[in-house]
Amino acid sequence: MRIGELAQATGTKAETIRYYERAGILPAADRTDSNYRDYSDEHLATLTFVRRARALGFSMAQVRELLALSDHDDKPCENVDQLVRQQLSEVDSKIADLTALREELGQLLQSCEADRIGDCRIVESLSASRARP
Amino acid sequence: MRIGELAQATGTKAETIRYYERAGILPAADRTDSNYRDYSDEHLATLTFVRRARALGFSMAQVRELLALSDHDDKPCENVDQLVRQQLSEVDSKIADLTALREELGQLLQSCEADRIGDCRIVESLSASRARP
DNA sequence: ATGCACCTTGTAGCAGCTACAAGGTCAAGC
DNA sequence: GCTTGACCTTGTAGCTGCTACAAGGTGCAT
Repeated sequence: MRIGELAQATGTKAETIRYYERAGILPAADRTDSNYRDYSDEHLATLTFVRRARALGFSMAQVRELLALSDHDDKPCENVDQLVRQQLSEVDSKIADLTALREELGQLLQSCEADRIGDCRIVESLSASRARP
Repeated sequence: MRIGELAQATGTKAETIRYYERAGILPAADRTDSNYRDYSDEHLATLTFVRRARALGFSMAQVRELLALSDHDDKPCENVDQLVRQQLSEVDSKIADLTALREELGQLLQSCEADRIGDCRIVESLSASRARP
């Protein structure tokens, strides 16, 4: 299949697929006589894997690790497990950060009952007196 | 005060402060005879404001807007209010995304009870069969 | 043969910094 | 007076994960 077809099948832009190849995430495809990339079903499967992992928040480096790990069927899967745990804990701490943020923003909103910016507590509570350019 | 002092006072790297100046976020400072930047208390206040807004997840563009708004004391503060509301809803949707992610990752983890990667459901559920390079 | 959709490469851009390199300045210590 | 070391200056390039060109080649229908 050509790059456009693969792109459509996986919901990825063709440019992103080429980028993955350059980045060593997706193995290079065969070429047709006219130098077009010619992808196999294996490529489709790998790209699906990559996109799903990326959507789950794994970094490119982590995806590379996952790919490398999944190429060794006979190794213990502790490592995969550990990567997932690590990702889970990163997601958890992001959620915690954002929840704290949410709280602060909510309080900011409540603090504004004024009409004019001069009296606005939001600006005030971001910082008392500011430099004017 | 010199850039290092301002950096320490606000928990910002000197390089970041120079970047803010280039980016038009922080007004340029006066210069000493020896061409060192010389910051005022107003700069300190502005930078504090900027860092706090950034920490609350506002983008550089939003910070620019907030700064511009807070320079017009007599305008209605609806706009500030609206920016905060917008940011709040972005944070909310990020939390929702991450929570869904958390759920999926949790299920991934549960699905792995195998010893070998070949039998590991995690790899399997990321994608059935993959291309080998 | 002409149009149009697709493909190729290469390069540059986005956010928001961070990290150099190569050099200038200033205060303290000897 | 001179050196050391911490600071400062500018400029440029790098990071992540794409995305967006530009300039040209290819494939297929009309």
